[in-house]
Amino acid sequence: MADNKENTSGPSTAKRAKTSKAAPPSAASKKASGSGHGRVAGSQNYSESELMQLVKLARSVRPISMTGWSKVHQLYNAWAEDNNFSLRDVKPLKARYDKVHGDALVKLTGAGEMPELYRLALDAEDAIQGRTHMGVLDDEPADNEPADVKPVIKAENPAGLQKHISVISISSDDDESGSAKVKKERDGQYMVVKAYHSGAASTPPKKPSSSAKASSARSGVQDTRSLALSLTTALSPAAHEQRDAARFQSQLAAGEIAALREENSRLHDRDHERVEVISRLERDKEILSMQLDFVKSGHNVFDSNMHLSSTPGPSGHDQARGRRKSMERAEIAWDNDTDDWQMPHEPDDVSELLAPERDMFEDRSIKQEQIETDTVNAYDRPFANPVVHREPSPPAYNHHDRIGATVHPPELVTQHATPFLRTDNVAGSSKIGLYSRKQTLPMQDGRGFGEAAAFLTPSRSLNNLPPLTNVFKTPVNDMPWGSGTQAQGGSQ
DNA sequence: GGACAAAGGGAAGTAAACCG
DNA sequence: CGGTTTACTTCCCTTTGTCC
Repeated sequence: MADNKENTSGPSTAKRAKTSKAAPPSAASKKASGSGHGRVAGSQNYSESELMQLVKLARSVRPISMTGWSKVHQLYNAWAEDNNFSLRDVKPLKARYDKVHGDALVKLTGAGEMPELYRLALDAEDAIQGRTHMGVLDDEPADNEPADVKPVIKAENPAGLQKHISVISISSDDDESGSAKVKKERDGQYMVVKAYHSGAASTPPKKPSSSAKASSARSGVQDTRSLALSLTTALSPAAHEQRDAARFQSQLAAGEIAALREENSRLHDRDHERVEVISRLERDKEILSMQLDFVKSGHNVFDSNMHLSSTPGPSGHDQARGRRKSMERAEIAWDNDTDDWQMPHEPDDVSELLAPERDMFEDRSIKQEQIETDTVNAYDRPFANPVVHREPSPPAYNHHDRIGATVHPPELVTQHATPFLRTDNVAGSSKIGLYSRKQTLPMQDGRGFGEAAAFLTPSRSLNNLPPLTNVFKTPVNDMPWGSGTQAQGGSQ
């Protein structure tokens, strides 16, 4: 990408140095990229309306992580489909948004009019950052205020701070001549200090010499008169009325701003709730879809909340994280029938399809204890929904029975877990692993039991993948790609 | 034809969960 | 508690399509 080329000379220092060390396009990378990398044929450039929609969705969803971006992605594609635009992937969408925002920032510092798109992008970013969009509190003096302004007692009311102003005073501080300051006091209230020019008053009173006494006295009288006149003017009923009117206007404006702010917040909350609901429903749909896959592949699926109450589960924090992880996991299942990778498909009517399986299960005289034992053995910890029960019961099998880590009887694996291939996640990571079939079910612990028979090293393309059964039957040390354990970054 | 845009993917780093 | 593993993110590169 052109941006990336520009980035090469950009900041990001140590990390970039490290990555650039590994960055040179390896032969393997080049070989792999010869098949199918790059821009997809037929993909269109983003139109103005597509970008507008993207920015609006970003503003509405306020994505922070890839979870949020997947929501934006869903909503965007739904919109694109309705409006005959190209469907996009998460990563490109996020990248495009980042670019728009970056361009908006550049535009922000340049001259010329801010296009609507950029304005919205900045607004969206502000929303994401959780900032409010209220005007900046302007404490600076008015430009048209004359330098020799007479001492006027005036209640400054910047941005609706009226009720916080508790002290109004007159100052002759020369350093602050002509300027108004809003000082925050200890109790959190504000005091407005209005400075004014008055030559004699600006200097500290010195003891007057006898010769200068008369003129000084006259001057003092004049100053006093001037001040008195100003005070009289300021305190006159007309001025008072004018100030009241101004104050009323200010309060009115402040009230409107507060109401708008509240409305804005309320709309954001409502929007967020709706996105949550959509997310929940889609997750449910995915779970049901997976259940259906299992039913169709000859397994029994049942709701097992009742079986698993006795074993302690993961902490609430772990559970939450696990749920999040499993929700976000994208699955690609290996289909033995078609001998190809298969995306999860949507059920027609899940409850109806599952009913016979449930009935069949209920008819069997399987004791509760046996079920629980099998399940706990199989998954090593409880989880709520869904649970797969296999017959015959799967052998004890836990995370550390990984082929790539410890001993695992290959025959059992091939018998009880159908391997499938899955990319690491939807967030653009590149790791590809072989997983047991059980992994296709979302687990509450989030790690997914029975994962990762072996990782392919990144340089290996799928073409080098040995037959799956061989993979599972091959002792770890004889695997063509090594132990299968992922290096842990080398810096921890 | 060149510049740019879009998309896919590799490599590395990090946080957090899990287990013995 | 330390090691292991997974999920996630960012940076960077390459390929290929689109546009001027």
